[in-house]
Amino acid sequence: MIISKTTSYAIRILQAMARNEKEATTATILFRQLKIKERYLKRLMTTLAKQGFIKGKRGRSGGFILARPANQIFLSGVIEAVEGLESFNACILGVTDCRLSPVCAMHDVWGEIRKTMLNTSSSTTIQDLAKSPGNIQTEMSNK
Amino acid sequence: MIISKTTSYAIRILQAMARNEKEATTATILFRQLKIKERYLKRLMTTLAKQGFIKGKRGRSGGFILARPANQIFLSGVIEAVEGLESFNACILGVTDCRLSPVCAMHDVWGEIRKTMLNTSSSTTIQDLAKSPGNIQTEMSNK
DNA sequence: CATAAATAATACCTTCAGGTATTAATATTT
DNA sequence: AAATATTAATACCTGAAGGTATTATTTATG
Ligand code: FES
Ligand code: FES
Repeated sequence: MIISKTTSYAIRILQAMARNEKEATTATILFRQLKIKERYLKRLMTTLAKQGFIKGKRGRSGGFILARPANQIFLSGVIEAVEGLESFNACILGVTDCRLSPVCAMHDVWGEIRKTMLNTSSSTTIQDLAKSPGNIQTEMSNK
Repeated sequence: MIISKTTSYAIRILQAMARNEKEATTATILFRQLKIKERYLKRLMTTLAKQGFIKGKRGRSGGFILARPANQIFLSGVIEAVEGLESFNACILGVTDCRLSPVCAMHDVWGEIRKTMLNTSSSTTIQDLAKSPGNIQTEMSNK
């Protein structure tokens, strides 16, 4: 995958929460919707809370709610918080920052791809995803 | 990284070999040129031999030579042999084959990116890379 | 207050890509 | 034939991402 499995989970979680913004939800409810391993999902929720994307409230009738409006959460922000943006700067042949040393035949086309990914992820918000139809419940592989 | 470190190594090895096609080379010489951990490089050479990209000859004055002309080795082939092409079919949100279920706001732009990567890698040969200037000797990170 | 239902924190386990070590097989040179 | 230089095969080690288990903390409600 281009982004890590965990980042993908994070985005899917936020997307689901954005679908009924304002309404708090629980990890268990999200688990039922998203089919992400429950324990791992819970741990990831904590991470997202620490990173300031959501707010957790403990205790009976507790749950999670978006900390910011969904249209202010950009994909690039989520990716950066969970795994960093390094992938987007790496050359397809492994040059750490190929802008400084364009040494492969993929460089031009690759530069375009990279630019597109960066532009898209920093202009697409969680709300955009939430508005798009369909629910992602598929099991995923790591490839 | 988009492709795995190992795949990237493989492409770099083949590129180096293509620069003096017809001339056999040894793992040690390639190690000096590419700065890939020697033992790992040797093991990878064996893999590439098994996959039919290069031919190894044992014994004193042995070495490796390309099994096919460099202009007949496509990047897509190398990627497929070393790590598979799954990444190119995966949705950015982890849907295994998003052509069947386009469920995210990235779908359109992501489809374009994927198409470009696939087209480019299956029309670019090792010879194309070999002709491009510069040598890749950078240490790489995995991100 | 006691209980239940939720998040929070922490430590541990598992898997796999990447990397290392060792030994075997093969071919050339002397 | 012995020594040497190479690839081939195999098994093992390591670190990080993904996943699991356990316990602590907080809050609402009977
Ligand atoms: S040097 Fe390879 S993509 Fe830039
Ligand atoms: S469904 Fe996400 S890119 Fe196709």
